[in-house]
Formats: sequence, C-alpha cells, structure tokens
Amino acid sequence: MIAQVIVDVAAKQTDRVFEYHIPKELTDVAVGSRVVVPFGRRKVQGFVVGISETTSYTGKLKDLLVVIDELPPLTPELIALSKTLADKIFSYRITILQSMLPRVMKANYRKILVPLTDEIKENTLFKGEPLDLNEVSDLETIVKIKKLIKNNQAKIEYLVENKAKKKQVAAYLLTKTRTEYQDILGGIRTTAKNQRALLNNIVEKYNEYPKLGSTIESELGISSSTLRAAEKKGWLLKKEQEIYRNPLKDFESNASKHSVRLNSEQLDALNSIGTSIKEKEAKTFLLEGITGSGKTEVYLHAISTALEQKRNALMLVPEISLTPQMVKQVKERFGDNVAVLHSGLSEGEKYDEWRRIRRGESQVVVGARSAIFAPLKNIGLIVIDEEHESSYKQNDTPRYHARDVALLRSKFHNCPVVLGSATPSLASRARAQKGRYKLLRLTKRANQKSLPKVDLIDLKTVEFAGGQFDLSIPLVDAIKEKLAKKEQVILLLNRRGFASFMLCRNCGFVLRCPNCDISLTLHKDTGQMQCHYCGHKEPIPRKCPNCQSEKIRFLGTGTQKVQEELETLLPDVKILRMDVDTTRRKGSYKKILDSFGNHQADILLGTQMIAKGLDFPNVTLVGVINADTALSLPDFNSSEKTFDLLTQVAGRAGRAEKTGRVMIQTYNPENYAIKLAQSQDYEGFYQKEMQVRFQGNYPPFFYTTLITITSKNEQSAAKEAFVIKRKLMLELHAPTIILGPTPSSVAKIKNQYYYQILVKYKYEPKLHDLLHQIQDDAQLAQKRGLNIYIDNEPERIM
DNA sequence: AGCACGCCGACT
DNA sequence: GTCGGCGTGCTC
Repeated sequence: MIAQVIVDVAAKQTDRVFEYHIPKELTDVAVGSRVVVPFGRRKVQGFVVGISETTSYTGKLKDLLVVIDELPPLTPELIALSKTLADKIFSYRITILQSMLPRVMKANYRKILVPLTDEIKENTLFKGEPLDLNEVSDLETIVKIKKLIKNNQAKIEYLVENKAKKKQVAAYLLTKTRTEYQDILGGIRTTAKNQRALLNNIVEKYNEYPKLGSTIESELGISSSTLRAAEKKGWLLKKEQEIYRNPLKDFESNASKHSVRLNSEQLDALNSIGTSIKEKEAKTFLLEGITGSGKTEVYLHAISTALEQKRNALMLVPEISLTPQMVKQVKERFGDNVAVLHSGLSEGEKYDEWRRIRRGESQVVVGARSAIFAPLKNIGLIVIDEEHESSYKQNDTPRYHARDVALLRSKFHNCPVVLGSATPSLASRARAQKGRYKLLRLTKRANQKSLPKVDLIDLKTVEFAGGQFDLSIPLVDAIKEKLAKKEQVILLLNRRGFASFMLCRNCGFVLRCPNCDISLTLHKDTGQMQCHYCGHKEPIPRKCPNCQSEKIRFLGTGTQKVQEELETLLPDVKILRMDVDTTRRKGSYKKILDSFGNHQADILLGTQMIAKGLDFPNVTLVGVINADTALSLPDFNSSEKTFDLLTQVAGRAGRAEKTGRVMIQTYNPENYAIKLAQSQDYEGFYQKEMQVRFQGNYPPFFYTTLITITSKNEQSAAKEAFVIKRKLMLELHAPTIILGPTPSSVAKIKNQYYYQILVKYKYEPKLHDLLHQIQDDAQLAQKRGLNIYIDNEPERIM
C-alpha cells in the first residue's frame, strides 16, 4: 500500500504530494494520519492525504517511518478542505494543515551528533550525551565534528520531536482486600499518625479507590511522602493517568433545561433555521438583529435543535467577545458537551479541548476564528456571531476568512450556516439582498426596552471640563449624575497609551520610531515612548531631539491620559482601564470584567475590546470620547467600521430594566456614519454606504485582491511592484482596475518597506492563475530579499 | 526549506 | 593540492 503525503516543508517545490510505501507494521495509517517520513537526508513530519494500491512514481519508494497519533488528527473532510482552501487563498497546503491543529502538534526538528565508538563517547564534545548541532556555531567545533564524521567515529541523526504533552496525574490503586488492610492497620504503631489515617480511609472508603493522589492528600491532610511510603510497602499501586486540563473549571456546569421564551420574530427565525437543520440544507442565513434583540437565544435554541437531530454544532464568536460571560451562557445550557477554543487557554489546554472534540466527546464547540477547523464530525449547524468582525479574517498567512471556511464545511455536512450581527458586513447584507443568503430580521428588543437615547456632542463648539480638550462638560455631568445614582459607566477611547505623538511646537518635529514609519506613543505607566508596531522603546524626551527646544507637546489623547483626567475631575471614583496594556497577562481580562461586574469600580474605560458582547445590567451610560479616530483612517471601509463600533458600544447601555444613555463626542456630527449610528439605523446606513461603495468602485460591487511587496530596500520593493503591475496589465482586461503600486499607509514596519497593488475586478477568470504564477515567482524574489503577499478580499487596503 | 553537489578562487 | 565561497537542483 502507498501513502500520499504532504510534507512539512513550506515551499513552492514541495507543495505537492510525495508517495511512500506503507510497511506491514504500520497498518493503522489512514487518511488524516500524522506521520514521520524520510525526506532527502532528513526526517520530516507529514500528513497522509490519500492511500492507494499503485503508484506512477518510477523511482524507489521509501517507507513511512512512524505514525504519530493513535487516532488520525485530521478527518478526510479536513484533508479535502485543506486542498480547496490552499488554492483559494494562495497558501501552501502544509500551512493550512498545520493551522488546523493546535500549535503543540507542530513538529520540532533537531539535528544531533551521535558518537559511534566507545572511546569517542568520552570525548569532551559529548560528555556522554549526543551533541545538539543546533547549538554549535563556533568554527573550531565544526571542524572537529567534520573530522569525526569523516573518520566514521560519529554520525548525524535527524530527529522529529513532538511538543504535545498529555497531562498526567498519579492515581493510586488498591492491591489488597479490605480485611488485609484491616490487619495491616492493627499491626502498625499508634504514633504513625499519617499512615494510620491513610489506612483508615482505605478501610472505610474501600470502594472510592482508585483515587487521585492529590485528592487523598487534601482529604486526609497528608503529604506525598506518606503515599510514597505506602507505595513502597506495597499497600498501594501508583498509576499515571492521563487527564484533560479543564479550562472551564471556573464555571459551574449545571446544564439547566430552563430557557427563555422567544418572541414571535425570534421564533420565526428559529423555525427557518430549524427546518434547514432537519432538511439538511446547506443554506446560509443572515440574522440581522438590533442589539438586545436576543440573537444569542436564537443561536442557543438552534443549537438545541441540531442536538435533538443527533447532530453537532459549531459556534464562532470574535476573540474579543469570547468573554467568560458568553462561555458561561453556553456552558450553562449545554453542560459538559461544550468544548471551548480560544487564545485565553494555554497551549496545553487548547490541545486537550481539541482532543475531546476529535474523540467525539463534545457536541458543541465554541471558539474564535481558528475553531472553524475543529475536527467536529456530523455538523448540523454552524453559527458565526458578529459576522462583520474583521477578526474572522486572519491577518497573516494563511489568510483565510472563517466565513468562507464555514460555507465550505456547510456544503460538506449539508447543514445551515447562521451569520448573526446587529451590523452585518456590507458584503453579507448585499448577498442577502440578492437572495444568496436568507435574511432574517429581529427588529424588536427581546426585553421590550426601547433603545438607549443617543446624543452627539459637537467637539467644535462644546466646552470642556478640567482644562483639557478631551472630556466635555455635558459628558462629565452625565457621568456624575449616573454615579450619584450608584449606576455604572462605560467609556470608549480607541487609542491606548497616554499620548499618541510628541510634537515640537518650535520646529514641528514629530518623534518617530527608528524602525517603522509611525510616531511613538507616550506610555506614562512605563515612562517610555513606545512603538505600537514593533515594540521599540525609548526614554521620554524633555527637549526636542531635533532643535533642543523645550516647547514640546504630547498630543493625541490615549486611555492612560483620560484615566488621569477622570481621576482629577472625579477624585473618589474608582476607574478600571482595559486595553492591551492592562490585559496582557493571562486571566487579567476576566479579572477586570469580574470586578466591574461586581461593582468594585464605577467606570470602565477601554479601547474597542470593551465594545463587544459585554452585558452589565447596571451600566446606564456609555460615552464615546472620540468617534473620529476610526473614521479618519483612509480606508474604504472606515465608515462601516465606525458605524459598527458606535452601534456596538451603544448597545452596552441599558441592558436591563434601567434605560440607557449614550453620548458620542465627535468633530464630525454631520457625518452620515455617525448620524446613522446615533439613530441606530443599520438599514439606512446600508443603503447610504452601498451608494458610496458603488461610486468608489469598492466591495461589494467589486472583488478585491491586495498584493503587498516588502523589502528592506525601498527601491527594490517599488521596482518589483512595478514589474508585477506590468504583468497584471498585460493579462487583465479593461473593466478591471489596478491601483498602485503605492507605499502602504504605514510605509515602513520593522525596517521593511511596504508597497502594494490593489486589483479590483468583477469578472477576471485569468486572475487566479496569474496570482498563482506571481506567488511562484515570489520564491525567487525572496532570494533578493523581497517578500510578496497575496491577500484575497483584504479587510484593510491602506 | 534544507541539504548536497559542483565549480571556482585563495592559502598552508 | 584542499578548503570554503555560493549558485543550482532535488526531495517520494
């Protein structure tokens, strides 16, 4: 038998199947198996993508060396999916296969030098151990090693190592009958207190054994040394047992059958979805529901329907709203059937959750983008919550969009996909218009509450509080009023740090990052100027580095500065700040939200991570400190992003009985995105924005592909970009628009210059092959220090 | 990718 | 004569 293998070498020439003979001992190889194969002189990891009787290869086939896992980690579905997807997004197939698995399953490669004779073993190079060649860099040793190899005294071995560790715990089994233990107990000294406690426990609770070592220790207050002694005496037998790390241990898993009653709109939506589940239709629904309309309830009911049909369900949520609150909700409804996959878990925890899914031990999977590859079988429903979120598109290779993958999987499983949002992406909403998706609308708030009242504050005319130009008097008054009633406030400012740039008022100098084309942000907590792209740090200047003037100002207010201003204006108020800087540590995210939820703080001040999914009943005021930050970005979808953000954050106010209020500070109160966000009129925004996109020849009227060329040398990046453009111009025809090459809006990041070309097209059958060609050429260009990236349907084209 | 092979200039 | 620089080509 012959196995078709994709090897773990991400390169153009190796991005194809290599065939291997399956030796008799390895009978458990299947499509989806992870294997180790000889490849040239090396050994590499690979994935079996096919098995056949014959081969057309004329050379001598090598044998498969190892099958790594008992259960093939990938299903035939995922193997097939990897091929379709790799082609679609111009990625190597192995890159896709790797990203379908938890990171710990990526192989580690090592090269070691093994001594071949006993006397050489004593050589100072080895010290009894094989020598790790990755750690050898000095010339002298290299010469020595070459000599040894030449004289046949040592040889190089290639190792493929597995990082994945299964968590083991010690369990103790009993070895004797109850009466035998009674006899032992009678025979030991009364002073051996701990041993007596243990034996007493065994006699009394004989049937509870085997027990975990940690359980015995904590129950009886004895230490591991007592257990070790008992094991030595043969009373107990220690056995290492594999357990799953439990990332959900903080949540009670009392699967309660209770569920909220749905209103008629929700029921209609649920019926449509339910019918599709039962009829096994690969249909896509767009569930457009205003904030608070109870989309989540519809999802949960639909998941129940799938489970009743003995089928499984996959639900994606944006990383940022994969809050403990959300997990809790799902967990309470479906109990231990739920597996969760997101970046808050350790690598080990992710691996364990993933294995539970693979073994078919969970029926519901909730996770962020990459969970779309969960090895769930028999999928009856796929839900994508907040479908407009740009985080569903991966920003680096492989640049897949979870929505596209969902649609592919839905076809395979014949199951519906539900895309839900209060502010659907224009692309999805337009598809619903055309009838490619079925539009389901929820127009009423589930709790009958009216939408919060939204006020715009014109920063051009308003007066400010406290001498700074960040917090207007009306906003501060409203905050005071709410806090006086013991209610809570959420404030959004989409910019972290203290001030986003340093400006010299004498010479106009702006302090920039030496590695990137961007200004440095002042961080007061660390007392440094930081680059938000490459992490470069330097001290805060006291004088202008250019003209030595002391008239320097720090402008562009960030969250740290607003926190300071609030603390001055409202001295007794407790403020929590939530941004990348305060949530870097594992668990700090949950901690901040918990403490705000318990009303240990009055104001939650944060960047856009606070805009999504949070549900705090006591929050009655949401303030947006500057609505213009996202709007000023020169991108085709900046209006959409602004509208989304404002609508989402407005939805955080007045979730329970109390009516909410929203105040948006802006310099552009006449802007349509801001005005329509004020009235929370998604349909109105959709109509207006479609006109704008139509006039600008932007998506969804055109398909787009972005080609980015980077190099440490600006000229060569630009030159290569023009070469590529010429190639495109020759092959593509008139209605297609080719923009650029232009430098990216941040023209330099980490000392790499970025040039880009944007292709906008309606119908261009040649483009796909052409882009594959460009990608193939990219490998040659790489030797000249050039990197070429192709991004199908980019989220950002600046 | 990573490794070997092969061809050319420099040095004990 | 041989060591090591890099361009070229292959991996079942």
